[in-house]
Amino acid sequence: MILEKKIEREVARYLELKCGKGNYKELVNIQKTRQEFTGDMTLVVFPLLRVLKQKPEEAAEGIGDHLSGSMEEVRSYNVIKGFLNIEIDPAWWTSYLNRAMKEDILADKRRDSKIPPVIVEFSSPNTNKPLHLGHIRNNLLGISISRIIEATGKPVRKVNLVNDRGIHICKTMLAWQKWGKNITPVEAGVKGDHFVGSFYVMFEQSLKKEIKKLESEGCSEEEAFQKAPLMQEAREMLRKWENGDEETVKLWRTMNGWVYDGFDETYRALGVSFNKVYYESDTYMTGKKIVEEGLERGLLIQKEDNSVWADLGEHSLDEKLLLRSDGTSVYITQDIGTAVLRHDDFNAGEMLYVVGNEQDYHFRVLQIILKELGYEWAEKVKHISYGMVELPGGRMKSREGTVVDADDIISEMEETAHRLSAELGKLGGVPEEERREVVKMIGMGALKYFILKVDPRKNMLFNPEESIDFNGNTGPFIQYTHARVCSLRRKCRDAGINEDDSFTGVDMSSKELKLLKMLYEFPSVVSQSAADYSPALVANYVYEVAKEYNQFYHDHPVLRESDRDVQQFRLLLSVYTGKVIKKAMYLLGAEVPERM
RNA sequence: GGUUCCGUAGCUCAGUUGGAUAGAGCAACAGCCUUCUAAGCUGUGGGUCCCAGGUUCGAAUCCUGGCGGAAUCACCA
Repeated sequence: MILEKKIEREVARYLELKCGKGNYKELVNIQKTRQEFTGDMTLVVFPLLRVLKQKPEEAAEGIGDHLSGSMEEVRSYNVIKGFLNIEIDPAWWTSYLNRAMKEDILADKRRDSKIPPVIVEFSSPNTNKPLHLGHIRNNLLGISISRIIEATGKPVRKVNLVNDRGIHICKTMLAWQKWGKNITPVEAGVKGDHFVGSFYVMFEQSLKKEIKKLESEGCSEEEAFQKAPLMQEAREMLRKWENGDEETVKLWRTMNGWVYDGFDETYRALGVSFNKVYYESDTYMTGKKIVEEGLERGLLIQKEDNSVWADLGEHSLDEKLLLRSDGTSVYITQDIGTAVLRHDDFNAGEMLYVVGNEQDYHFRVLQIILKELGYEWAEKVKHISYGMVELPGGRMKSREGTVVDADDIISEMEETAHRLSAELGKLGGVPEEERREVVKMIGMGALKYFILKVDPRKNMLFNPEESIDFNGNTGPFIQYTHARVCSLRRKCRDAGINEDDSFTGVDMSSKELKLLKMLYEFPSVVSQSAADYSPALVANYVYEVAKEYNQFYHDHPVLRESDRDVQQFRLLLSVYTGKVIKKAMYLLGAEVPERM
């Protein structure tokens, strides 16, 4: 049982003794004691005054007396204003470290196979252009949230829903037919997704010219868009595709294949993988049936032109179109279908969608409609909404060429890592293969940490002019700290100090105690992070740990320490710090090197 | 215009269900490597927590109203 809970329970017991039965737990507020005061945990007594009917100091004294009498962990206490600062017996902390080393406290909570799995959808790319920095945020959040939830003991399934059909795909196909000269990405020496993406750009540019020309001939913008030959051809191609035209489908397969080859490479670099990949081309019809059934059951309304709508008036929202007048489905119809499909596929406990906050409204509506249609699990659908990645000039705009390409930024990070490593004279005697791996790890660590340390809900800024840092509050700083621990462990092993031994009777410095207390908090940081769907909590925590360790490292030698117990304590404290860092970074989807 | 989200140091960001004197990094300046990795450590300066009210023992945090920014409100996805 964690210590806070124990104190909480004990305080509640005290209140019952003094004031009779009641539910006091909610009034008990325990937090870390602030740096400036003596103590480890602090009870805020103000909320208790109403039941205790005492002055703050008096009440605090009473509780303090009770705690130090009834809990052997409590060594003493002091009262300042309405705050009861509780001092925990240092021996309790040191024994925690011995225990943590033996019991593998950091292992994931045991997974109960009876718990229905949490389905996390993320990535969900379109197959008409390569991934950019916004997708990177999405993918990193997806991985990290999955791992964090898994660490709390729930089974997790990662799924991807690929948008592999539609007018935008037809545009790239058409452009390639017209101007591609039958060339393949391999022949062109271009990564598949970029290759296909360039045809999308080509299409849009040519279309723009056509529209301009039509406009100069007196067409309205809308008219011009409808009449442009390229648009008409693209629509014709979509019709062919939907009718299963062999040649069209074949081209579609080929070009999507090129894109997937490209995506795979990017995914591999980012460490992204899925338990199941859905393709919209397989699922886009499933929503239609559900909507038609809903209409029959009178849950939806049909207008004179045959279009089908959901009336969300009750929720003070407008009506929402679900089927066009020609009977075809729209985006949200497909999402209704895939939600049902997914729920049935996995018997899902929760269904999380990592999708940008530009779709907040969409998911609100989706959940309401699912509820209206009678799916009692609609409550389990959760939109994990995250903010946009902005550039100094605002949003990334593909039209203005300000998109930060995912592959570019990945290779830039690796190059920077490589350059810095060389400049600092690191990895001297390390074999070439490990060296390359470490450099990659550091580049990716920098990128991942940079993105995940920001609260997901907030928009974040990326300035391409200033490259991502490798000093200070960064991934490499945390990785470096881990490498330091590893180096120390190697030296200790060579000196014959055994990590499996425990220690007794150590008089900790305040720095050592602070670090140890911080490590103790790790599991509750993870649960909080899972509850909030926020990897940023883990990221900021592990940074604090690394910083604290470096301070400890600076003036607490291990090898040169003569007291055997102190030496053993410091080594174990280091080893455990290393474990916490490694695990926390894993939860962020990042790796840590043993040397750098 | 309606709805939702955001506003904290020059810049990028923390700030756990309301708790004690609001913190980091970067940038600037000044120090520390014959001593377990200097991608490190130490120090200095830097604030109207957007503004105004309200709730209470106590507000960066909750409520109301402004101001500023973003997203969204399609028979697009």
